[in-house]
This record gives sequence, C-alpha cells and structure tokens, in this order.
Amino acid sequence: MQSESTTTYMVSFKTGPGFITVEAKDNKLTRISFKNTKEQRENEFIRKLKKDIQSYLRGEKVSFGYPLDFSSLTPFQIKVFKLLQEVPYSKTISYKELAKKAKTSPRAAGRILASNPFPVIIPCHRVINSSGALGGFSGGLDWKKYLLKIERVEGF
DNA sequence: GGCACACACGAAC
DNA sequence: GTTCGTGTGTGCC
Repeated sequence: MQSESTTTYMVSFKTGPGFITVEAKDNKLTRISFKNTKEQRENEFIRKLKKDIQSYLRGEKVSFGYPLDFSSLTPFQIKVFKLLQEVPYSKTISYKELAKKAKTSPRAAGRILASNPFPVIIPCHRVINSSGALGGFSGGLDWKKYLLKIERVEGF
C-alpha cells in the first residue's frame, strides 16, 4: 500500500540573511531550502519548527530533535549526515576530519554536503576548509558566515 | 550496466 | 598559486 495519504506542508519566512523554506510531510521534515515560496500550508508540526528556527537564528541554542526523512538519500549520505549531527554547537570541523570519520576523501565529503537537504538542522555550516577558509554553502556563503556568527564560533 | 565528469577538498610542488 | 590525487553522485550512452 502506497497511498498518498500524507500531505506536504511548507512555510517560507524571512530571516536575517534571507528567506528560508521548510517542508514537511506529517510529522517528518522532508526539506529545508533558502528560497521563498508563495504556497504556505502550515500545521502544528511545521509551526513549531519555524518557531525553533527563528529562536535559533536569534542566537538561542536549539537542539533540533526533529525526525528527518532520509528516504531519498543513499546510505552513505545518511552516514555522513548523521556524523555531522554529532558536531556540537559552536564547534567546527574540517572537511578532512569529517571525511576521516566517514572513511572517505575530503572531496567526497564536500560532494555529500553540497546535497544536504536539511541545512541548519544538519549543521553543514560547521564544516570549513582545513586552511581556515569557509568552503561552500548551498544557500550562499553569507548564510554560512551568519550561522557561524550566531553560534559565536571563533573568528566569526 | 558502464563510463565520464563534476565537485562545498587537501597536499604537494 | 597551480596541479594532481581523490570518493561519491549524476547523467549520459
């Protein structure tokens, strides 16, 4: 049985660095992106999530314990994202270190992060070049800088 | 299925 | 600063 009984809920809202959109199916987070959609379909779950993100962006330390929908990802991607979730608030890790944990190459690790469906929740902004440079970010480097600053990471 | 190519890197020159 | 090795995903064929 694979009925379409689940509805996709989504909401966009403006924050400091720009718009952010969250999408969820029932009580599972399916995607976060940095765009603005006109369509707004809220439910309790997504309202709470929005509130949490707004708190986080105000500098509050929020632990996002939301269930994530990994169903469209490869086992390896899931592995990397789970490892990344272990990186604590206001700490950073290099692509190299992350790659080591995941037993892969730094290049490959970056490749995975570029496809992160849950930026912010999965803290890909905490991954930077071992040279100290920022690396990249799907929503643009302004976002990355902003997030690091919020978390009071040294040097930002 | 296989293969070529693109990459949010890093290390060596 | 440039070049080369590198692992994974994606999209061709």
